Amino acid sequence: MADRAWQTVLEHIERDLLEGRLGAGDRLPSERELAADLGVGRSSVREALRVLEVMGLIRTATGSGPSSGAIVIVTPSGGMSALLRLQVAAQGFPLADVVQTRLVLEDAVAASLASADMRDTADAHRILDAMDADGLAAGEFLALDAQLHLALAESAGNAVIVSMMAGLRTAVESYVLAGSELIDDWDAMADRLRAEHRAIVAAIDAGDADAARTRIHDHIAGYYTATGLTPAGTD
Amino acid sequence: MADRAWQTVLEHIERDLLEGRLGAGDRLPSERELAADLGVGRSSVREALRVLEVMGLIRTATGSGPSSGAIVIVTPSGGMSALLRLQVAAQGFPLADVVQTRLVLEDAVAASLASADMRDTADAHRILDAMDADGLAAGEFLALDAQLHLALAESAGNAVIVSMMAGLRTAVESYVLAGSELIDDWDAMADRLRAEHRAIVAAIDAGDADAARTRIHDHIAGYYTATGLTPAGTD
DNA sequence: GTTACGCTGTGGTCAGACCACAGGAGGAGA
DNA sequence: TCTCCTCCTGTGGTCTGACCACAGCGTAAC
Repeated sequence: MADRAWQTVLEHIERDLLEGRLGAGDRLPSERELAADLGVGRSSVREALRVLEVMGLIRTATGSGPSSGAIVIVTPSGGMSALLRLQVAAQGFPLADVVQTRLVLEDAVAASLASADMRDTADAHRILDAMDADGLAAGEFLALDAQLHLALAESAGNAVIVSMMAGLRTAVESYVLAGSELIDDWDAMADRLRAEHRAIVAAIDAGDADAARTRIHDHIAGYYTATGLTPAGTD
Repeated sequence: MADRAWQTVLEHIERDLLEGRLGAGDRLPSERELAADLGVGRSSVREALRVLEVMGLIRTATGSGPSSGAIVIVTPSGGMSALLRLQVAAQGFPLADVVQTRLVLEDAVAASLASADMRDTADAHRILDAMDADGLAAGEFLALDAQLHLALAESAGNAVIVSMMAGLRTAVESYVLAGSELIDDWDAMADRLRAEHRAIVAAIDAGDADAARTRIHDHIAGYYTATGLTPAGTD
């Protein structure tokens, strides 16, 4: 009886996922049915489902019909974001480590994208153009910035890296926003960031992995240093 | 009232963490007290606590006294492992992406460790010696292997990367173990891995970042290819 | 002084009761 | 026959109350 009741439920569902009895789009049995099948109370079932929901594995909906109930989805970024955000809040993850990890992942994305046989930077170019709009507030600009980096990661095609980057970004979001307010001349910074973005994407399009890696590294490190989020010299 | 009751609880605790009212080692109020304070039912409080527990932010204990109740801890690896394992099970994370991400992180760890001013590879050497023991089963050997890689990551000092590597490792653990049984001559493979490990640590000790990066990359990629876990050519 | 008992508060669990909601079935009307 | 409306059903969301096992602490008995 080492297992607590909710763990029984979690393991049962995990096994179903692992062995293919459950997959994306499938509906889980109702909470009452699961409880009866597994011999636990409904509240224990709910605790397990809550965990799965926060981890981005299911979504729940009230009502009846095919789209109600608990349905298996796969949105890893949500769970990763929640996890990283909470750990940063609890100071299990120092901010500097988060930033450094982001650097590692971004470097790898840029390099792998630049040296890939096929690459599609159409999304990136679209976002680049959107960032040229006048009168963008810092928050809007930074949101587009996040989209750009995420779009590049998605082009690289690694789902794990995409969610990790999304999660890392979410975890430091409030700090980044706060940092942007410390910048004296935001318009000048925005222009600088725009130019750096263009240079990065150009290096990727040209297939120059080393340049892409260096440029994105300096781009991110430069911004964090400018906002004082990290002491100089991480990595 | 978009918030569901358990989200209210989660946000309340997250805010307490963020603003320093809660920190590692502190005790949360009892479930009944939290429920009364926030005006929700105890079951909703429990759902929120369950999430925090799985994410590695709290541990709970029955009984009375100072060590009972819900206590803030910080064990990010546990939560990361659970998240990655579940996502892999649900096929949100292709195995190849997990492996490739591990490569990216290990490369960065090796390079940063080799170029660090101070580095302590004593733990790594201890594990290396332990791996020389005769008659190790594949499972035991691989457990030590995991410890070695984790020890290196810890020496590099980035908590985020440590948990991510631990999580990635956990997520593919069963596959790695299954893969080891497909190897014809396990003893020969173990010898090869031992030699590669020694070479990696030697490069790190020598401060040769490029060599360390290359060697660890080939080491991991080679093993995964040998066990057929990934098609050749990732990264 | 030492030991043993019981009280208290904790999480863990279950059962039952509502509620709001969404969809489908079936009847009433055109 | 077709359309619209109503009611019923099953879903998750929540709360309440009730137990249980457990660990600590005070207190009474020795």
